[in-house]
Amino acid sequence: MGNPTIHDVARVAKTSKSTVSRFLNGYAVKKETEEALRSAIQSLNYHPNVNARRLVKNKTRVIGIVVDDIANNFYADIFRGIEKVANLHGYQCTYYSRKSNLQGEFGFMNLAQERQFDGLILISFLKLSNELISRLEELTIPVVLIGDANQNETIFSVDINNELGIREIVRYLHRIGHEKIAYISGPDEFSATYWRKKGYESELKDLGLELNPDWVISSDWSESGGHQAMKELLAIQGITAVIASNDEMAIGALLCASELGYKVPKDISIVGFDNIPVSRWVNPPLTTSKQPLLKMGETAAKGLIKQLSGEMEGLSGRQLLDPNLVVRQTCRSL
Amino acid sequence: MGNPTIHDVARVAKTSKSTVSRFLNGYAVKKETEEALRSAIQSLNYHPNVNARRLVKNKTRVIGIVVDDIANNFYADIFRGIEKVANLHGYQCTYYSRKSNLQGEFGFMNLAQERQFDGLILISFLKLSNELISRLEELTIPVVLIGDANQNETIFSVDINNELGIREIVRYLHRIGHEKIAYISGPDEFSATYWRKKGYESELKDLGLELNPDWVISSDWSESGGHQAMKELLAIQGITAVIASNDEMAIGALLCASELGYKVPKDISIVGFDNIPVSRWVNPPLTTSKQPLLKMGETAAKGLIKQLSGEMEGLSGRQLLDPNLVVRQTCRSL
DNA sequence: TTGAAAGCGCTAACAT
DNA sequence: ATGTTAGCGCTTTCAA
Repeated sequence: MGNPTIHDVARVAKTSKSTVSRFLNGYAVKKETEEALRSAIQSLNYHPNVNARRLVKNKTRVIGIVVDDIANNFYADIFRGIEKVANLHGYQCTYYSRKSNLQGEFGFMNLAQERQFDGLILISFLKLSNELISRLEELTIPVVLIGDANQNETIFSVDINNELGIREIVRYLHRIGHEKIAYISGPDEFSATYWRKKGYESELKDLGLELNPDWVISSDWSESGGHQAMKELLAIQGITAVIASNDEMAIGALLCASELGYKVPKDISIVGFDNIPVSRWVNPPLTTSKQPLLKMGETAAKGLIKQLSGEMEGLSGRQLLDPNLVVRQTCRSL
Repeated sequence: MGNPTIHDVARVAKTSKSTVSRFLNGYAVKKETEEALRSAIQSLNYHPNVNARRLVKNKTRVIGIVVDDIANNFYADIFRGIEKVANLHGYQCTYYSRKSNLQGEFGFMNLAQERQFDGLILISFLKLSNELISRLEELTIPVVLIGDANQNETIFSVDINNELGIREIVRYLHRIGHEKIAYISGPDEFSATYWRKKGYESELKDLGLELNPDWVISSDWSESGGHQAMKELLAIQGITAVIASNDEMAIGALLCASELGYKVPKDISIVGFDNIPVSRWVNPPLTTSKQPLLKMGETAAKGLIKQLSGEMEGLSGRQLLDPNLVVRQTCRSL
């Protein structure tokens, strides 16, 4: 009964707890003791108790990753980026889903205060509330944000340069001859919605193109929302291109256009945003903007680990990563 | 410096550590002490140190969830199901990705042996090796499997009834008049590949339909794989329906048929498997089979928690959950 | 209802 | 290079 401890190992190897501990932590021991230790560990099937170690070191070597909803596939590549960097530095990652947790939206703060991990990466594309931000600042462990930062500049944060991404799309459409460009926007509770729309409006203005309020429709990121929005847009005369602020809505728009007998891109051009896998499978393949998700994860993890290593105590500010236009077949030159 | 401890709380509330501990754990204390305790905790901003607690209780109240690749969206609803049940019973979930971990395929075993969690749910649709299974059996904490179980019956495991799912599809196609039914299979390293194909062959046989080896193509679960397979299938005369063993391949097949000038379902019927979100967006919407992923997660978590509570020490065996046919528009009655 | 004391498994001075 | 000792913050007898 009971798992073997460092004490058992010491007894079997005829040495002391401290020596076992040192050996386990990579300090040099005499060759003979090393051998005795190895065989003792093996024969006892000893594994260190991580909770005891964490208690005395007051460190966990764990990075907590908090997301709105673990079931949201969008994070996939961000996770990959974080894990890669974290593992490289000997950190473990553990994931918490805010939505599915009974403790509610702020439940994860307890985990941090209970010292379940050494540092925290909060991923949220929903606008962060002032309350959340200020509670985050009160935390004694380092925090890094991916997504919205609610204008905060003291916490290090990483996001897509949404404005630039949409601007690039508008410029592209303009370059191939489009002048009447409509826009399907996302829900207000996402910060990206604001910046993407700003990109659309600013670039239109910079290019001297018409900005018609009727050409902008608010929707909900969903395929069916995009479908509905497109129906309204197609009822308006003169529009030659539609930018949807994410791929799902763009696909809905594409489907809607086809159903209504429009040929894409002959009759109307469509551009999405995100470059989700499906965007390549629709017919015709969707022109969109690719987000550097892996790099977002890496950048965030690097920033956190720097703070964890005490290298840059005051690492802060906001870092925006540039998306890239992916030209496929839903736009035509006029 | 240093976080407040139970000792600080005791000092401020003018009582002893034991009383603080009891209060924290829900035991009754005198009304006055309770008030003193509350205000002490508040003013000190005290939070229990979870690592100390775990050390002494030798319990973590954490369920470890190990997946092949956290970036795989397919798990989403399984996660939801697990979290729901786990949270209900006061358990936290933490996720480990085998693929992205430097410690390799078996790295997660250490986490269990280091007592990072009380129980383990391993999700893998890849065939489990004998070595893995036997190492799992040696573990001293309860384990539950989702997906493959490599014929093991002593560990409790949950999976989709793949054979039944495909049988249902074959029966449906037969009922609406199809007799020459082709099949696009998945990669051999997945256990589902075996059972789904078995379902196809068995049902064909039971129905007295032709089973032509040329009508069965092995592919790789991907959209492009399905595309390629469909091309080969369309070169064969007489086939009126194609079952793809997952939705991505079915979508590839659908796209291929369209590109080659075939109308679906007029010229050929197609059925997928999984009911991924995209299956509703393709044109025409894909007929497929829906998997009870949420329930899989719930069932696995319930099984684990039973073992954790010592209710059914020897909970074991394999539980298969039935998929459901979702009829949409890619099949026609002959 | 409460306090004193022992101990969970480990690390880290300190001494040798 | 190794052993002794004193904790890390908490829970849990045992006595009072």
